[in-house]
Amino acid sequence: MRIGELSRRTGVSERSLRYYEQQHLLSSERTAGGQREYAERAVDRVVLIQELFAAGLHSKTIAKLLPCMRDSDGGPNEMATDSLVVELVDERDRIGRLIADLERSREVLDEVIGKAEEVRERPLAQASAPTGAPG
Amino acid sequence: MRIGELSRRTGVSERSLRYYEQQHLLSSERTAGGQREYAERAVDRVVLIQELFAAGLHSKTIAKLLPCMRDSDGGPNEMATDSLVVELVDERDRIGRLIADLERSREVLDEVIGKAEEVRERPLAQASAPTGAPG
DNA sequence: CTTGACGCTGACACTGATGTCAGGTCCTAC
DNA sequence: GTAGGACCTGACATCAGTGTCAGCGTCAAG
Repeated sequence: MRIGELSRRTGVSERSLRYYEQQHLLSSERTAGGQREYAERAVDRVVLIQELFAAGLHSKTIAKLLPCMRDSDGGPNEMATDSLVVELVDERDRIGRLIADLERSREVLDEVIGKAEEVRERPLAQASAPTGAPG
Repeated sequence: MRIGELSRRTGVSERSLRYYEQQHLLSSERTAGGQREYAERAVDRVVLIQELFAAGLHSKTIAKLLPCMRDSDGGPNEMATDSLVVELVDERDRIGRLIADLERSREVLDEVIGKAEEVRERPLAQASAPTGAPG
């Protein structure tokens, strides 16, 4: 498929897909005229790349990580070097802390949302006048 | 306390603390000479701000959110407006999806890390020659 | 009063993925 | 062969929090 279709199927802009290629995260064949031609598996790969970006990994880290995954691009499935493993362990730990942060933040949001929706249910009364705890 | 101590106790740079004040996320008294003087509760607030930043909220959203929290700064505990609630619900959902992403990314990292550490345990053999599945 | 650590403002730089535009090429349908 | 949509490269802009520096003021200890 060409870049437009890959963009449509993944929801990732063409701009970003070209950027991924420039960063060696994604590869493509070229037609005689120089246009990119992607294999089917590019769809899964782009989704994976997006997830890793969302997790806060940088393109350089992703570029080192991808060849070490099974099924990465049909390529020879490299083994992670010692220093890469150290880096990935750091990232994993960071992600773990980040998840904990996110869960706390979600609770904060839930509290504020819940308190507001509670008021929607009884729109008459003590909303803005905290004259003692309700109930 | 003054800004240096707050920075030390929260691990947040003085630069960032001043920025938070500029964005109305954090308030301080001033000494006669113009230096910032923080109350004890500023520590908790800074930690909370950091968590919300880590969750991807922007300072403007945080600025609207904070006054709606209990114990926000001892202030009058405002109620979230409708449009704010809509925004916060969006954020909460985004955070939920982000957590799912992060968990998948963590699994990816675990797979690569695990595969490499497996090899560390038996450093002699088939590491780079995938001549059939082990075991 | 002096000294040295600490704080102040304002300005500029950076990061890194992405948006956007210009000017040109390719490809398919007619 | 031509119209028009899809694609190409390269360049510059953006966002938002943070780093960093300059030049100056504050404050507590001696």
